[in-house]
Amino acid sequence: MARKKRGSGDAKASRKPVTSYEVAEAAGVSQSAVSRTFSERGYVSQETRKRVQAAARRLGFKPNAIARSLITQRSRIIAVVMADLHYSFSVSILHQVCRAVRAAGYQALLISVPSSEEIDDYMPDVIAYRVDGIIITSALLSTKAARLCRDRDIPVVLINRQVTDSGFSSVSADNVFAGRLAAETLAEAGCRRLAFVAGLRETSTSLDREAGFFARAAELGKKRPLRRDGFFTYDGGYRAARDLMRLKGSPDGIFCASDIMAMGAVDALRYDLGLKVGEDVSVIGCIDAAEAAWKSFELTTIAVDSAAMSARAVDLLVEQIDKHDMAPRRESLPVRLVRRKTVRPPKSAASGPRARRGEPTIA
Amino acid sequence: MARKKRGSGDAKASRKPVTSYEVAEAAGVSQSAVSRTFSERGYVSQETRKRVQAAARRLGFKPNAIARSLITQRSRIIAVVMADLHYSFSVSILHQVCRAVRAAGYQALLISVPSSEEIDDYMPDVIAYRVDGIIITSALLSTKAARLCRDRDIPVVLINRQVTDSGFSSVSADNVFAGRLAAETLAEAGCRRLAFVAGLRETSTSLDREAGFFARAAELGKKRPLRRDGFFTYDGGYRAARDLMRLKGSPDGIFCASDIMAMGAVDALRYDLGLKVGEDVSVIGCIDAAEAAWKSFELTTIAVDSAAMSARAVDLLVEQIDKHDMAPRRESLPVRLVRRKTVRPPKSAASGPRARRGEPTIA
DNA sequence: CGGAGATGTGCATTCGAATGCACACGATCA
DNA sequence: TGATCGTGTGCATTCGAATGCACATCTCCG
Repeated sequence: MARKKRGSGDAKASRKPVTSYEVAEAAGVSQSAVSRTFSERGYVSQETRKRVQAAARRLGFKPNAIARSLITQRSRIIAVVMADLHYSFSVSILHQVCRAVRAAGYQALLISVPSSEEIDDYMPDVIAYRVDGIIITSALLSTKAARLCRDRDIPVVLINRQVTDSGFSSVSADNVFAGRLAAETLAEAGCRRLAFVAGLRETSTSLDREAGFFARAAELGKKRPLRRDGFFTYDGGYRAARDLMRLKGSPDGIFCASDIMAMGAVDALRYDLGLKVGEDVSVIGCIDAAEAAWKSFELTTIAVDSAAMSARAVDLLVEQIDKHDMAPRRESLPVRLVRRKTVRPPKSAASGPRARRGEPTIA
Repeated sequence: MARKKRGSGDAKASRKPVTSYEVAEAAGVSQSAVSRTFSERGYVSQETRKRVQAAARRLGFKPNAIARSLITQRSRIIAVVMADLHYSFSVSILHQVCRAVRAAGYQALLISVPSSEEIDDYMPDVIAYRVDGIIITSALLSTKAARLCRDRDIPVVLINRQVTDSGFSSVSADNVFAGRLAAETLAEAGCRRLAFVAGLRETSTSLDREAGFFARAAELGKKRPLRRDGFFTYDGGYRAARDLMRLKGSPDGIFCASDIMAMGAVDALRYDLGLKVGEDVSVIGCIDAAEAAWKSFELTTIAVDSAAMSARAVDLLVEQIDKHDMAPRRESLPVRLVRRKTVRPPKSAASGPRARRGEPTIA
């Protein structure tokens, strides 16, 4: 009836995980030696290490990360906070962040925040698990949550978002330049009247793209572009485009702050209004999501490198976790124009090499 | 120079998190009382509880989940394993799983597995953090990993995947019925020659849809449908459709095992082959992803309820975590046809109420 | 030869919350 | 009156790995 010392008899049926003490006993050393073997700190002789590793393998031992966290005061967990935007671009970011986090020796705790809500309600979880750092993508950091992080000294890096007041690091695309590039591209295509479809009002992503777009438009001598909100959704983009075209002095060049909205806009223009996108009206998106390349759209867009952004964000975060007193940095990554079919080629090249093959335009 | 007792002087600048002992001292009670107040077990008088809560609030105390895990032997963490498919449907599932996990009082540790890799390399992480359970979506569970989970007694629930040998629980759409429904819908639309575009060979999702489709096609007296692999990608679907149409005896009704492939197929048919989808050829997808409703596609599809699937999967998992000796269950959720524009309306209703308004067909 | 330094080992303590146990108090009932 | 039960509290221990310290060795060099 007496509970036999675990690990002796039935090798497989061990219910509870093996501990370092059991490995120590099996290897004929102290628990410290086992710990040193796995944590790779302190001195362990080759001989001992071998014995410990053999015993560990035999028993199926994996150090308990929870116990380790308790004593080291590092959970090696990074909270990844993401709004519940169901776009392929957001998954893309997510997977890449996740991979970078793992590569840096951490785990990703995913916090999904409804896009309508603020992050505040989710902070207790983050704090309870004593995460070593937080990556925030496509979600809002309230000032209250920001103060919490600062008080508790939890490093934060924002992806493609900035909080004006806070001294947090961020990694973004060069959104201002993206806007400038869009304005320039549309102007070169001969567009006379420009329009901007914004995402969500509070996001720096949308705001910066707008600022760049408006500034460059002005520099190029264009009238102040028209403007509609598109809420970063397909439907929002659809409606925005339809509304814009109903104005007197409707635009012939539309820059959307995201590809999804641009696709909505393209569909409104071609199916609702019967216009030829890339001829009657030019549309340019931003991000270069996977869908932008689909034959149905062949969307001209300003490409953002999600992999680079994710990797850089995790790098920055880990650096801040390591040296705690680092000054926050704001980095921005280059963007580039991807020419496809929704913007007329530049006038100068109208009969040049660019207009060669008679590929079908989107109708 | 002596380190002053923390928490007395500067309230805000506390670097290290507050512990239950500090709260106990501040409230003039023992650490046990603090623990009982927060774990909501054992006896605590109203009076004490109030005092503890007040002190906790004052000091900004949150119980350390890591320390708690160590003693309770429950991490309250669920690993969510997902292949890196960058589709809106996968985010959708992910967010919903995440929400359900949180609602059940757990946290989600996200494990992103490249779709080409097996889960094996990621098991050590899962084991190290002593997760209480695993949810696997759109990823493969190798037999080795399966054995690991069984040995360590870690409950697993698969979403939309099944591992034939393993005794693990799973929650899927009724994929066989989805296939049957697709066959029926195409037959009713008057299609003579059917074809199936599969996803990935190893996935039960694709296999079951295929089985149902072929079975029902046979019952309806159709010739054995043609078949191509589409790898669950847009490009795969595009190529599959193009290839299928080049065959002698090309199909006029195509069922794709996912919407993304169906969209690829639609684009190949209309742009590459110049066919009218919904007239010359009918296409039906599966899942009802957000993009399926876009004007550019208006894809007829078999809808799968991702929210229900996610919620059910988490329910099942939590149940298994609570009572450990539960028999594995395999559940399947109903699917339903969403008629849009890529399948001709049933012949019987050709001049009936369904063919009313002259809305544009996809060209 | 003797001391400095590098290397290797184990003991005992630590991290922070949970909990079994002993104990104290008050109410209830025989 | 005293036995019993329901509450409420604190002490001491526990979870599992990391680590400071004391204590070996062993090597090297003056």
